[in-house]
Amino acid sequence: MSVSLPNRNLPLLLLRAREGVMSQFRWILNQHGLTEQQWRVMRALLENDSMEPRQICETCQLLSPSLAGVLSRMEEMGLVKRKRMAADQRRVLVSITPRSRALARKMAPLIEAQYAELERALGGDLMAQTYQAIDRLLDRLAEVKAPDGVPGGSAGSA
Amino acid sequence: MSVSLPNRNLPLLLLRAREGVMSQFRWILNQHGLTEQQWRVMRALLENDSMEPRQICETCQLLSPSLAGVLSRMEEMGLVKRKRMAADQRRVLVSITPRSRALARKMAPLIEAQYAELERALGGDLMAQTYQAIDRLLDRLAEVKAPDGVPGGSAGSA
DNA sequence: TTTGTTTTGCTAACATGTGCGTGATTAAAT
DNA sequence: ATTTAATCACGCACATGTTAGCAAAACAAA
Repeated sequence: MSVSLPNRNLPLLLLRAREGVMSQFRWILNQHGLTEQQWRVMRALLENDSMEPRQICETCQLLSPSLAGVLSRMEEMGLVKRKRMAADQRRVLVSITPRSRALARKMAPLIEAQYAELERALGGDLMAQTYQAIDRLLDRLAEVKAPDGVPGGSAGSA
Repeated sequence: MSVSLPNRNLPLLLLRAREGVMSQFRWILNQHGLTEQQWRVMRALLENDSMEPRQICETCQLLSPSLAGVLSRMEEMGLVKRKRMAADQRRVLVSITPRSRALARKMAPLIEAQYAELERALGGDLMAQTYQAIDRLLDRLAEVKAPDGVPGGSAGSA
């Protein structure tokens, strides 16, 4: 009557890996009053000054309904601004605020120090091997979902 | 005024990897009326017939308050049973039901087939490399959190 | 222009994640 | 024996994940 499931639970293993790594950083975010998702959005907006919600969803691995709440709260905190685009009234442009930049400048050294600590604990080899494995994995999965030469690239619709 | 964050966002990369893999399996779970968390608990209980909540939390990467709700709903569905332990009235023993086993038997072939499909898409090399990187990562992180000679073991349980 | 379709961001409903705290129970200290 | 601390599962409040669905805006075809 036993059920045969010989394969290891890969999603669970990846979840554990992420949680293990994330737990090294979470205290920094909490200390500055940010959630993981808010930090993800902030970090994305630090690269591209302003983005559309759809872009943020793909980049930050958030679903549209989740992002709506995240952005509302971040707007209340003065971390982002939202304004409708003139050309297309449906679309919205989310932009980062000076307040976000100031907060990020305070956090950046802590984040970088924690990455250094992580690399010290794991070793450079394992660090590189991990990044490489993930990159290849994501590449392959993107190819599977977009078999042809679709210019969409690696758009992983969550 | 730009903020310097040269390191790549490792937790986010791991999250994308997990989502990419999980999306290959989610439809199977949903088709059988299960959530990801319920399936994780079920799969854990398929290995160990009965477990305590704390064990399940660690194994399935769930927080205690989340598990409380998950178990309540699973108990209503007749997928698990909960009973207080006689020796220690604080503790609870969660056990799997025949109904769960029957459901798992129906799902197992689909899950296994999907793993085969995944390996076909990624290739055996990348599959092995990924498992190895995750295993080493988890080992290292476990050592960091338990500096002593705690027999933490090496493998991620199924 | 009108009709029908697609796109976009959003809300609603429910399940889970997260931090904080509580009641019940047990173990340890005095 | 009484007090004190530690443990356990769970409740609460809020934020997010997930699915389904919606209204407005833009677009396409008739």
